[in-house]
Amino acid sequence: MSQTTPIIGNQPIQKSNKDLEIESIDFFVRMMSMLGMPRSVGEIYGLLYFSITPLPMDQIVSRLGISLGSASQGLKTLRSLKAVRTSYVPGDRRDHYLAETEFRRLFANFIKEEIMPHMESAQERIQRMEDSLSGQDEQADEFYHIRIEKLKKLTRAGGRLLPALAGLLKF
Amino acid sequence: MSQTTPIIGNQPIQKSNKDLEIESIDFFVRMMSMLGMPRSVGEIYGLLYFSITPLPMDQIVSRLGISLGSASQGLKTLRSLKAVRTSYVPGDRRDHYLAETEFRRLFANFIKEEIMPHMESAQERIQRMEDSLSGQDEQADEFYHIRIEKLKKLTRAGGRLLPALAGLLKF
DNA sequence: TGCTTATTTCATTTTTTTTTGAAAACTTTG
DNA sequence: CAAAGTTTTCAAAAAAAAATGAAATAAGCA
Repeated sequence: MSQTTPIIGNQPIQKSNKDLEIESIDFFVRMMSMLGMPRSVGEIYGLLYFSITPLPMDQIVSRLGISLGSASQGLKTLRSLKAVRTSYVPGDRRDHYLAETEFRRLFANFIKEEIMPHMESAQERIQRMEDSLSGQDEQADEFYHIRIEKLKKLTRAGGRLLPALAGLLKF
Repeated sequence: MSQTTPIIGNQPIQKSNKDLEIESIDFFVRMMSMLGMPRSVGEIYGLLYFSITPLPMDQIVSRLGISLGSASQGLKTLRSLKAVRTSYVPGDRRDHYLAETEFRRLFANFIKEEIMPHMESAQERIQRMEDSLSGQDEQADEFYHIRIEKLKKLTRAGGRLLPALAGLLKF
């Protein structure tokens, strides 16, 4: 009757400092939401970040109290960001997930996958702006031209600086 | 009967390269939404960015086809980001708005106002994580400790790098 | 191959965010 | 100081984003 150590599923004893876990989830939910990621993605990463053992999806579901669909979708997102990876656990056919904790790499990847594509389409849009200058009013075109140049400099600077940024992160 | 040049409201002829304007609005709607700003904020800034003359709110409303409420709210946001400012127009009691186009300053401000506060509360949360270490299991605490250190390095790096970032933008 | 378990997909529901519009609150000026 | 014009606020509506859960699919095992 006395169950002093929590046993979840059929896993061995799961050492989980509950307070730490809650703080972690809170931390990453906020951080991820700054990056435009949904709550569930932050929750999952926050849980895995302080998990000593890799967790299968159904444990993520039951511990966080989210739906299977959310978990599957969230893990897919995290996989695509290379923020989690699966690890093989002998004798268990479920995938087990592990947080990738090298933030430098994570940021580099995030910038490459999520930001740079936007930069590229921004360049194209600026090009279209230039094409649309009427050439009928010199004064106005001068003004527009200066504004367009500013945008070019902005995107150029962004395109160079952002990829360099991850490298600067010495941690 | 023939009105060859568009007259909007009671303003003098408004030179507006429509295509340019549309591209601009498109551009800034996307850029702003990357930064988590609502559509209307991007629209307003995009309109003002290529406007030769400062625009009063009711023109912003009619040109963009958004509501007064949205415009007022959006301009408030842009003002707080220092992305627009008002300019005095003699003989007109409406406020006229002008886009602030020095992106370096805009980013510096954005980082200071929108990002840094999160960094600070992150530090506090990390402190709470340390406090919550049980001290009952050395092995586990060692693991947790390493993870916590990584978070500290992350927030420290962010706290230093982000403010420096705006300075790096040489444009 | 067939059975069982695990995972993904996706239409529907729920929640959150944004916009609207009309009333309230200011502000200028005649 | 009242009347007209301007801006803000905020409850309600609309739109967008995220979560759910059940059906479909896939994958491991006997």
